[in-house]
Amino acid sequence: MATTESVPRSKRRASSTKAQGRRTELLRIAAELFATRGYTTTTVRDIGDAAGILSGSLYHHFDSKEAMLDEILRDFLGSLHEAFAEIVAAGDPPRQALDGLIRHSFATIAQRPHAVALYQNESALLTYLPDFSFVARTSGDITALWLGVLTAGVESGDFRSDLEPGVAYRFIRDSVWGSVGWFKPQGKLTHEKLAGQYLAMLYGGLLAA
Amino acid sequence: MATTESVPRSKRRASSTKAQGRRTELLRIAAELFATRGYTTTTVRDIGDAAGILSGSLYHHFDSKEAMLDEILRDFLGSLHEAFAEIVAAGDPPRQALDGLIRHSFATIAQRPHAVALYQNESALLTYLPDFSFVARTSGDITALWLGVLTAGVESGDFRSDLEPGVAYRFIRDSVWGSVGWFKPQGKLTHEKLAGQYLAMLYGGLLAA
Amino acid sequence: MATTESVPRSKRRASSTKAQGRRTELLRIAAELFATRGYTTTTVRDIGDAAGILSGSLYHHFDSKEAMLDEILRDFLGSLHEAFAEIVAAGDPPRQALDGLIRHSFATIAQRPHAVALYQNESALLTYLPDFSFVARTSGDITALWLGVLTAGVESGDFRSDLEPGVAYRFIRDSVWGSVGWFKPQGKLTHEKLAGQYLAMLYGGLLAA
Amino acid sequence: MATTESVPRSKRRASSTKAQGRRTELLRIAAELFATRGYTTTTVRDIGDAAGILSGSLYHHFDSKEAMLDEILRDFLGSLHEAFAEIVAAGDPPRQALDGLIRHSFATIAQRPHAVALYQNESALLTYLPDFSFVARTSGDITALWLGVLTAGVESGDFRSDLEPGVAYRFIRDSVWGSVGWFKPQGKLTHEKLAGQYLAMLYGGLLAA
DNA sequence: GATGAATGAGGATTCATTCAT
DNA sequence: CATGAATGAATCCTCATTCAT
Repeated sequence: MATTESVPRSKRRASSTKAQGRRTELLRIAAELFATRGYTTTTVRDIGDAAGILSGSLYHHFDSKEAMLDEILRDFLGSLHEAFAEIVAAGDPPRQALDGLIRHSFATIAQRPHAVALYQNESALLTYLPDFSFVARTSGDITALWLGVLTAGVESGDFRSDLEPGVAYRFIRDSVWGSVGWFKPQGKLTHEKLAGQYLAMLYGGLLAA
Repeated sequence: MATTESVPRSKRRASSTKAQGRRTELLRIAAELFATRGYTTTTVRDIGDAAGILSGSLYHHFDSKEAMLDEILRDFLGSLHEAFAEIVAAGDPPRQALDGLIRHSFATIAQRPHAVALYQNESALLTYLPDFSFVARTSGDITALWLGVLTAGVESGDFRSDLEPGVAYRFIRDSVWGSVGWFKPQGKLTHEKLAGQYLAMLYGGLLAA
Repeated sequence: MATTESVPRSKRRASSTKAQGRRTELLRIAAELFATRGYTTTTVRDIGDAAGILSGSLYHHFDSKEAMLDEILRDFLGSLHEAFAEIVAAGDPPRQALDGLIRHSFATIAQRPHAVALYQNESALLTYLPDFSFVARTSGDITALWLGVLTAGVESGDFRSDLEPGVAYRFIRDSVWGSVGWFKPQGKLTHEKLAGQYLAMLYGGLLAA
Repeated sequence: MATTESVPRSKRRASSTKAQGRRTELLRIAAELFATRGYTTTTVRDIGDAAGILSGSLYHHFDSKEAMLDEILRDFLGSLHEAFAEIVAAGDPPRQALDGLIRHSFATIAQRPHAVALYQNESALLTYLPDFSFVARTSGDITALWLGVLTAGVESGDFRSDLEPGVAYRFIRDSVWGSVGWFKPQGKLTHEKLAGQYLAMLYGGLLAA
């Protein structure tokens, strides 16, 4: 079940902060394009154009277009899993833990919207690419963390006992992460406020008391 | 706001029911492939292979690959909008109307999963294709129907007054339609039961009473 | 030691003499270019230009440039091995059998110079391509046939007893097949006459009696 | 007919023996790669990798990849021609002279196998590169030397009178130089012994007395 | 002398689409 | 209706080469 296997960083140069900055910048550009236009639809030329270099020059930094996607997703899922694991490891009571997971999800949506959207939109593609099995694996690890909290909450009596944790997890997950498709952090609705509204709906339901 | 403008159905022969059946069959195959592998990733040859004909022969039935996507989405969104409009037009009280909208959504997911998944996955692409502006338009029409019900429910005192209808709508929509990504109707969990569970969570929330 | 394993003829249509003719013609053109300019140096566009079609259209007939090389070599080596095997199977005395092998070699050089040259020139490349292991295999089979004749000739007393068959085989092979680099069948020196001269030198040596 | 025209050695610094040693080492590496993988297939990056530097750094030593090939071949063919000319200039009787030419050929194969293989394998390419006309020229000079010996030997009665010198030359050349493709000097078969075996076959023929 | 980022030309391949048969 | 050969544009990628540091 281990998720953090080591990356075959064939091209990654050891140090040079400048070079690392360039790589990061290129990945940022690629992630934005992948998220908005779709991975397949985005051409390496699009990425090169957006970065101000020729498409062929991208291959000085990355082995392939797919390698860029790999690195983006691996980084994103890795840090997401890590953060969730820390929240769960804190050992807070279930409801507080779920609070933390959800609030962190909204913070992630606000801070890394492109990676989130990319991860959501390209699931069909990712299933077909054998090199991306780590995505399904880390997703499974994350699911396990959430399920643990939900199950504990049902057992502790915090959450309704008629709740099927698997269905509840998907219910929460889809509603929360789905907001990446429409939530724009620039408005007066901050991600903290949005998290608050969602928690209210999730915990209390839609009906008037 | 009208959505049902007429399609330039250059190729659609009014005649021969057999031909119509062939078209429908081809669209069914295409929709499945589009939904499973993604529209861009699916080649016209994939469709031909799955249908047992050569890719070029598809052009006897459709003008282009895009025309197939157009027809699939137009048909799907059209009937979805129509069904929602009928439910709302019945004039039931807000909660009962919302019940109907949600139950019909789950029924649609069960009956036409490929079209639903296609519609959800290709939103990034659809935004970039000018010929698919009808998608955004019909989506808007549907949103308006749901918002009407939600607003009426808040005003009638059925739904919590601290609910921002726009946020609530997206919350419901994303959680409900997101289930297309994991719900498999063949199991013992029927779509009616699933709808029941979701309605319970949506209305009553996750917390124990 | 079997050499005639079946080809994965994924693209090869069953029949249609016309289509087969087109394929053969394209392979003939490709073989000539590969032999004269080298496989790597020859571009698929060169082949397309020589055939009067666009380079992309070649992929209607063949999976890849490499698949063309594969088919050319497989066909060439297959029929060469077959012919050699028949000659040996006739059961003639060693010297007569060697005569037959050498004469057939010169006939092959005259009739299929491009395939012969290709086979000789691209040995370095072929060693590095794992898909072309059949080349080494069939070459080994052919070597075994020749060695059998040479060994039998030494044992029968026809050939010099101080002959190391392995060295003698390579001596004959390199001298005979090397002629593909300079022999032009159009002159008055026919391949039959050339074979005669080579047999005289091989059997009798260069020195005056 | 002169072959030893001076090279435009734009980059060759007269100075520093160390630098010369580095150049020689790089050319040795390049020759090995060119011979093993083929000139076109070998990338400038391959050479850099094998030398432990970046590909771009090679351009401090050589003007281009082609310049490396040029220098390797020019050096090889120049010294080969020179050695052959000395042997012929000694004025020994024809058979002794031919002995010397052949023995020196095997010594060259043993000592500089990569240059020999390179020269043999890339003949197709070399014909197409105008900058490499010196190769054909020096080859012609060498051919002339050998033909002189063979003709003299026929006239002196040492060699068979029914021998066509042009055909005999190619026969000897192809058999002798062809051995570079399989002869490995590390075994117990030294190049001197191999030369002995070949001379026996060439002079006496394959048949038992 | 070497690095590393970039160029620019070209190469194999894919794929939606057309059309004569 | 379907075939199969072909188009033409676009795509990912490679590689010799340059140059500022």
